[in-house]
Amino acid sequence: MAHAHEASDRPYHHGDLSRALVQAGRRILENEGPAALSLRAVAREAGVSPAAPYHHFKDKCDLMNAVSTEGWMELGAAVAKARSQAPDGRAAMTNIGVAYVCFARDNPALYRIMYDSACDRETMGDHPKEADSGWRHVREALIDAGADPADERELELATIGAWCAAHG
Amino acid sequence: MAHAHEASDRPYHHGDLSRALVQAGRRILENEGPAALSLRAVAREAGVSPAAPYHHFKDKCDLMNAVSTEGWMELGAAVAKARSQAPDGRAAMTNIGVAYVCFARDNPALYRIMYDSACDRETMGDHPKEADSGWRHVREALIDAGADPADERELELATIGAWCAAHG
DNA sequence: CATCTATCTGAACGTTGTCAAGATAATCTT
DNA sequence: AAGATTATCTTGACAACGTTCAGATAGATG
Repeated sequence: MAHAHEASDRPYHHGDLSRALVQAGRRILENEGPAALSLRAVAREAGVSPAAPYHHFKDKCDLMNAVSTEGWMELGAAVAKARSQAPDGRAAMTNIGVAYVCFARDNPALYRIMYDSACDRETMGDHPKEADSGWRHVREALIDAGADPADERELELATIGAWCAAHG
Repeated sequence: MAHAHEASDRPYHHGDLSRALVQAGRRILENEGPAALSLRAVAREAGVSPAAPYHHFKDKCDLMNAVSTEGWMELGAAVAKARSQAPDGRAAMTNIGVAYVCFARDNPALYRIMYDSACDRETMGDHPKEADSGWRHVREALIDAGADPADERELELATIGAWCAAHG
């Protein structure tokens, strides 16, 4: 039977939770800030029991990483779009920097989570080889945008400029 | 009575707690990592009840800020020392960068706390005007080291270099 | 001395992350 | 088709956390 999982229906089996949980996480992040982002709050917001997420994520950290990853995807998309809207390489680079800082400005809570999970992933040795680290992800996007390895200086300048603007 | 610790005067009831708490915090930070740094753990390590810290610090956040501040002091001292050991301005700047990255490498847990409390202080509006933000603190040290405002590029390059090296 | 005030303890409340057992639904097997 | 299997969700519990509050204790002050 084509199970109609409307919002009004609350069947025992939620359509696909992992997605809903990440969305709930982002909703909480936007409305109540990073401090309110707890496993239980996410489950509450998604309308499931506090133990439900454990069938889709190993840890609280795992959930946060999922939220974080979505953030990096969107940042990557924004960066790619910014790059595509500039003619030459130089202009693309500054455009990318602007896109980066705009993203961090518009989604401060998300950005904080992104940064935190990247930090935790390297401070602890738990997920050793995931290795996207987000930062490098965007960095590669920058390089892909037309920055030579020789352009490292400008590249880092753009990145740090964005970071400084976002963090004070 | 049990813990006759270091040769220190005990001007008050059970000694000088606020100091002991910060030291305990750093001990935990070094031995068990940032995740283990809880208010209760600090109190436990200092040999007092879980409620004792509240007579010296308003919050958990307040305690963390104290630990963090000590970290910034030491970073500042390391930076100052590195500066004093270099002859001209250019050499001082690179020296400072090295000192910075060394500090972050040698005390990763402390550095994490330092960064976190700086972040929280600006993300939330709670302590709005403390405004040292740590980052700028060191930045001013860099500027004080001999960097003109015109040298901003090099300055930021050094800082971001240190940051990148510390964070991946 | 009595008193006051700062400091510490003990117990409690609400919340969090996490796990073990049982209920329920979708899927696979025959 | 029905029965067995697997994936999903709930209930209930546990320890640990941050925080508060009513008392205990000791140094300072009159």
